[in-house]
Amino acid sequence: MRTINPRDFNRATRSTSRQINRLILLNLVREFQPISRADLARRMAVGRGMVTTLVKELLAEGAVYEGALTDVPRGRRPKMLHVQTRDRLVVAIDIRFSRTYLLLSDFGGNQLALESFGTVFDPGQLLDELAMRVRRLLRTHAAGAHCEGIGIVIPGMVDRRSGRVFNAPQLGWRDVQVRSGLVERTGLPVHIENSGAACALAHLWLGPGERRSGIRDFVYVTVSDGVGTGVVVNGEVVRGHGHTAGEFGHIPIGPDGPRCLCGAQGCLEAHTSNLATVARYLGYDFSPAVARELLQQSSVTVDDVIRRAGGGDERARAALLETGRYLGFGFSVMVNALNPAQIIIGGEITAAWNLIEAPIRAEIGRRALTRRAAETPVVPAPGGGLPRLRGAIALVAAPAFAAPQVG
Amino acid sequence: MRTINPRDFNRATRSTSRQINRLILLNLVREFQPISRADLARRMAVGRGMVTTLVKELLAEGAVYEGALTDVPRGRRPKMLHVQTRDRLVVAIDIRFSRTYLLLSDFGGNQLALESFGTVFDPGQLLDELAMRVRRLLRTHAAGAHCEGIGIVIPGMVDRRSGRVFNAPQLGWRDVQVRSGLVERTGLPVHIENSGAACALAHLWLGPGERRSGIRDFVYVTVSDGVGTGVVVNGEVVRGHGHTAGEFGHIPIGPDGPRCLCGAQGCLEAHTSNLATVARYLGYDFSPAVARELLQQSSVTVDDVIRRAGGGDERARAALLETGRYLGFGFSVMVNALNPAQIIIGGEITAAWNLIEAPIRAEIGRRALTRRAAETPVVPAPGGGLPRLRGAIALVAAPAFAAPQVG
DNA sequence: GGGACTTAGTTCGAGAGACGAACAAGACAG
DNA sequence: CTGTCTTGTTCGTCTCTCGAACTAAGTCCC
Repeated sequence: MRTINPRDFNRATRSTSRQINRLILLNLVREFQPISRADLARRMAVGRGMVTTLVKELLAEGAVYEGALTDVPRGRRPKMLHVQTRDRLVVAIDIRFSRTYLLLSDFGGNQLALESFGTVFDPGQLLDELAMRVRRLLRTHAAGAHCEGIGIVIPGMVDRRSGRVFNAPQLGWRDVQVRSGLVERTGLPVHIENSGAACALAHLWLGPGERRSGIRDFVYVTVSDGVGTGVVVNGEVVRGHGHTAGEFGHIPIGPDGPRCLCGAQGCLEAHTSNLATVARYLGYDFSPAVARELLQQSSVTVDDVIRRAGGGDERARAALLETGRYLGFGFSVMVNALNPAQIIIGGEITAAWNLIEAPIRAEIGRRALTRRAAETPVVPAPGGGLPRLRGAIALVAAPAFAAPQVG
Repeated sequence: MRTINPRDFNRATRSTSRQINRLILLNLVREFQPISRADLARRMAVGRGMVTTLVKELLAEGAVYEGALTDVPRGRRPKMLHVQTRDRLVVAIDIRFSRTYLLLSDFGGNQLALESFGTVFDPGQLLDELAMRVRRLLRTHAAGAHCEGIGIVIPGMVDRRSGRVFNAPQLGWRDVQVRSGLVERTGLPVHIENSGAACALAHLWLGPGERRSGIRDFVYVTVSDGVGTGVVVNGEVVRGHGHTAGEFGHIPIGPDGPRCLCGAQGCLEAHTSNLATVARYLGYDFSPAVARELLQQSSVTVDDVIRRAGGGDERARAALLETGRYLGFGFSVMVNALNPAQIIIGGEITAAWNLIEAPIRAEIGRRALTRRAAETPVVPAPGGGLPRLRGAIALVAAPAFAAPQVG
């Protein structure tokens, strides 16, 4: 049940009904492809005539294509429909502290080409480099196919509407216009988003239909050098009033505790990030100074800690168990606050899933209000890797399938 | 940007466009009443002809009515339109541990009659009593006006769709079908909701337009014997996957801390409820046993503590300041997790606003990630009182104005 | 006071699109 | 070849948007 904002609404025009039905039809094709016109008519509960005209439009636009005829027990053989993914390309860009990744992909998420380079921190220079690489990617790999846009994910606060980066501490950016800069350089539509939100977006929009359908509330947690989270509520990504929602990484775990890189004390991130785990293993108290030291001269990584724990190193095991306990503590806040259908956890730490699962579950169980909430599934991020880049793809692909906003 | 669920969608039919535009028009009248047809046409950017036909329909249904002519500097004088609220009644019911309240109100939230009785814990008996009182209220006060339905708010987990109460520990209810029971007894449409969510709903749907418009993300916190919260994200109330979302009262404030009535340790509620404040003032460590004792033989209430703090009692001041500090701590979690446009706080504690505001602000400021987030407004609940009953009214009134779901 | 001008509200015709019925195109059994 | 069944297209009808013409009711100016 949503309000109609009387100062900013979308009125229905002559073509609104058609737009709605066209999008529903497109989504049905996407979900049930290959599918015949007659089947679509049955699923939509409309006459086959309407399906004919709608499909004709979608065919003309290249949104769907006709496949082979299928064998049926009786009657005329139907011509099956599919959504067009191969000829519609997306350039996904993931800007991180150490490196920047570019992925050329089609609408279905199939990877065509992946490359990376050391991140340049000057925005203008970085955009120049990106534009050059985008052009090169399209020249060499996109044989005639159309590029629908560029999706960029950034570790920081982003205004999706205006295309500006408010604040990205890792990159040292403040109030940087990314979108218009890249639009000017490439002439392509550009979408930007925070990397945590983008991971959630990818989970919501890409991947198999069974996973997508039905789940309207979840939290996607990425544990790496920091702890990023993307929150989906009522089937929509939560961005918040000032574009800083979903920062569960910086909820306090207690009034005291280690000082976090963000300046506050006792943040979840300061207890559970890869750096925090490594610091714990090495016997240091976590602090911004320790974190910076670990980042620069990283003799030991989390991967090392996980390997050693597997090899029987008791101190490594203890450090990981402690990380699991704190993660569970943070997850219990999510469970009580949002009651998500599931919590998805990604990052290197999932390699130690057999170790951390138990303390996570125990902590949630201890603090959840109902039995059902206590059993909230916590699942390692489904495979395929590159969740951030998948999020960048979703940024471009999702609007083509999203429900129109009316009212 | 929301997904279309290919297994459960709303197709556009011939009448969909009209339904959408009718609702927009109704909302415009609600927001800007009194308003003329010509003004409506300008605001909707349609011809006056369409407004004429839509208004004719709404007049016939009794959703709006024509008022007086207005003076204008030039031209024909317009006939002003208003939404019909006086002839459309709602019975709002608030079931609480100690007493149950019934309010007869119109669609505009104007109170016509208020009564209460000691809560009966047997669901069947309570429904009988309620049905009797609803009938009596309508007989004596509703002179011919139509009752649009009954709204019930309950301190517990509720499934709004099925009308069931999953679990209401205060009432000792588990899996109680409230809606169908009351529908059978009264023949009226019945809506039920958790009381925290209902308070948020009232804030979202009732009250002056300036407050409503634009604010799509907020948290409504009620501090009484417990701490209840209603969360609104993207303009919709958050219910969660298992109907237990919005329980910020039971997020942990630290790994240790006082045991809460819910069974967990260190919940926000165990630090900041009225009972916790009183216990702190009296020098007790909070525990379920202490809470029950305070509930039964309450020699001192929060109101007393606030009065004494006002009178110069240093221990009372200290207890309230501490409560404020913990509240701020809890609010900082909301700010980082959801980045709401504002946090609304209700309950007796707001009488000590001059005391608790500073520690609340300080704690949020210390932990928020951005300056804007640090300045998230925390406002005492706007007057009018009876937020729960207003929520019950909103349960019935809101659907009449809600945007239709398409896609 | 009467015409010119303005604004509000209604009526009407054209065009877009949902919707249902009829029809053409395959496929198969007898 | 004929009857039956299913898919896909075409076409007329009905609903609804949308703009233009028209009526109603004011003010302003000469």
